[in-house]
Amino acid sequence: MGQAATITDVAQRAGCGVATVSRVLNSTGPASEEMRKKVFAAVKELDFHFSEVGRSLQSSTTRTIGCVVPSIENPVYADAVQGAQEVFLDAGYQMLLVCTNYNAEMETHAIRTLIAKQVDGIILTVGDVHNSEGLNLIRSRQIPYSLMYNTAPEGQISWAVDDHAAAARVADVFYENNHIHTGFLGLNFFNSDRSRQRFEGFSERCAYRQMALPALLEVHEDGNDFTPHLSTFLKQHPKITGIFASNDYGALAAIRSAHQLSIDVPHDLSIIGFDGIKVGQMIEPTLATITTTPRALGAGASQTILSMIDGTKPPDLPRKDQTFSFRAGGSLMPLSAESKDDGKVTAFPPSNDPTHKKAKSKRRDHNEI
Amino acid sequence: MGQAATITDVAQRAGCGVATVSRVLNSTGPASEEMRKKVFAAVKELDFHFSEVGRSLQSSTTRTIGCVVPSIENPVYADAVQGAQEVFLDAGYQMLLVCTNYNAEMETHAIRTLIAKQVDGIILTVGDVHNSEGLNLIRSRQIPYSLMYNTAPEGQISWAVDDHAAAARVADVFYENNHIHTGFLGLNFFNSDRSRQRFEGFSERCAYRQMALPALLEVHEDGNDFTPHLSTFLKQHPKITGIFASNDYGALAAIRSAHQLSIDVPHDLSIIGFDGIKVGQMIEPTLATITTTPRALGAGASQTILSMIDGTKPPDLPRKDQTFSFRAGGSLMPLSAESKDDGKVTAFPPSNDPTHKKAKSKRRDHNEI
DNA sequence: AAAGTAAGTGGAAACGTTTCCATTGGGAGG
DNA sequence: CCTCCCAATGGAAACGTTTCCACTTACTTT
Repeated sequence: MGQAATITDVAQRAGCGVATVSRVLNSTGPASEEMRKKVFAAVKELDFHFSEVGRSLQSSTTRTIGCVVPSIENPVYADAVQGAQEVFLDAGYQMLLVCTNYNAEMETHAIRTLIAKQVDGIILTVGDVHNSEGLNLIRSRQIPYSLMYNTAPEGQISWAVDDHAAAARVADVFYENNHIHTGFLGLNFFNSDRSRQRFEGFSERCAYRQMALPALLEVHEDGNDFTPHLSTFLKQHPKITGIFASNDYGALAAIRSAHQLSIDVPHDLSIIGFDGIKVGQMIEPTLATITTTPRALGAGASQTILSMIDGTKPPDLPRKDQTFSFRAGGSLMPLSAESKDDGKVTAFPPSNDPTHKKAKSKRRDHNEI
Repeated sequence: MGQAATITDVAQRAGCGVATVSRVLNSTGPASEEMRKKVFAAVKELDFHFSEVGRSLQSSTTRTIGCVVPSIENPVYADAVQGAQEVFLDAGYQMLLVCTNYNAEMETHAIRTLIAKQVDGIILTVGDVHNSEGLNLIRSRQIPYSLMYNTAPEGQISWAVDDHAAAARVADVFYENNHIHTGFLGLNFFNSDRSRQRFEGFSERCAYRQMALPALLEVHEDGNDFTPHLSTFLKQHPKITGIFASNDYGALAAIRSAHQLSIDVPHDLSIIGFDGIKVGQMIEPTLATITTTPRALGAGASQTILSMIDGTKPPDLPRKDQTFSFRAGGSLMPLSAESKDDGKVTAFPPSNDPTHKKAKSKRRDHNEI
């Protein structure tokens, strides 16, 4: 009752050698029916369970996978992690999770520990895929790994959204809806890599479409007072009728700020987001956005790992243009075609919606406890 | 280069016994300066790292903690998990994560595996705290554990929001704002436990305040067509001026549905949510809600585990009324005091706010200063 | 009848550590 | 000069498995 029973205890109780117990329990090798019964009885009596540690030492396999992501507060990663976890669990693997908080040092340390723990594989999103100490460690050790959400350097595989193509798609959408003058709202997240890819893809396609080059509005995540930035930005670029935000939170913030500036979305300004978070469809107006499938990416990365481990054929990466899709929403409104030419449709001062004023003032006079 | 170097390799290379290597590397026991140098040199040359598996076997400790939650797609859990993970990482522990998808069978299986892996402790949120096979397993094995988000049965500790008290607080807020006739929107999440607690707490306090008893609107999460339900509900209970949703997503959905029914929030209907998710503040109107501190709960649970492991004094649980707080927001509007008596302020069908109807395109003119 | 086969079984090595214990050598105290 | 002690060191056991190998036994085949 004190310590957990070991295979030796079982053997003793069943009156046989440990080898026999192992064979019986793992169904490997022969055993008489009589012996099998005795062993199973002993197992039940002692409530025996294998020690995975002992097993791991002997088999030099841990049935554990490491997972390194920046943060699961971001639902994109959370979903990916969960998708991955399910696949692993199904295959009988457990998942060791580390969130690095976008910190390179932590990333390296985490990977080092994971290696020491002898994980059988690692799925990860690194900060800088071209310069990651941890990634080098993994590669030099020849541990199966798969990247997620990193644009893959040649020779490496990564389950990621094609940010470049997706952003180009947004440009197309704007074009189709006659928005010629656009802005890009770059959340200067720690993770500037993805954001930049999106800006590039967007700009290039704008150029290709002979639209105006998008104006760039860079913001830092911490800033709650985003409204003045937007105000200034829109004054500097009065022709802008559409804004592409580098992620949905940015889009939401933009909508809210616009609201505060009495700029109506989508009538005065159309907004498109990126990621397709759940709440985008629960608000008014609904958010037009690029939807992605984080779960699928996580699951794909897991399957890749698993197939590397057991030597089977890895799943094909999705075609680049299948890693995302555009979802229409109330935050995007088509402009009339003729507006395309003068690029200027609206009269200012903007709609002075009484609702919002009222709400605001009311809100003020019931300062909460 | 083939296999990873072991301590024996190091010993051989350094020309000493394994015991010496172990002593040097762990700074346990004496060693001559000369020997130390040789050992460190060998370590560097071979790029030696301890195998945690070997260590675990010998020390019967894995420096790994199990974490079992229903799902990290719910940001509440995601935050808690991340908070926990940080504490563990700081203490040199890794975290094995399992999401059970609210599935009891999976829960049991996960816990069983975790035990087999010999984790040093487990933090978990179970489906039914009074009838959890996994929990029994843990207790019978005397493994350190801490619950999260489960209301703790006597004798067990749980880091959880006091749903009952928080919901009562919502009733108070409604009362203070002269909302007497209220409804409760119960997301019949899989997890009905928490939802029910909230309904109870809310109802009881309503009774205590001599408000009308809240009408219950139960919905299933999958339903996207929530609007008709809300419509029917409001027609059945025309006096209702405020709705308490059992979580923020429900509140968001309610706001949206109200919108579609041309019911203005907050003028015609006030809404209060629960959880305090980030987006609640990014939308218009901002969401009045009960905010909680998932990270802190996760971190607390971790610290409890750690102190159980090393025998130090565990951190005190927060006072029940400190596990949440009310956050004001635009979705809640005070009613004038006199309305308290007749309990009905707004005409139904509700005001037909032109804002939402208007197709007019008032446009801004950016040339203005 | 001798030889071969196959099933059933247990002993022991190996996996990579830590740690107990024994051995060595040198310096200090008598 | 002899003891005693202590620092430095290595051998070996132990942790819980799996698996190779060898050993019975009881059959079948020549």
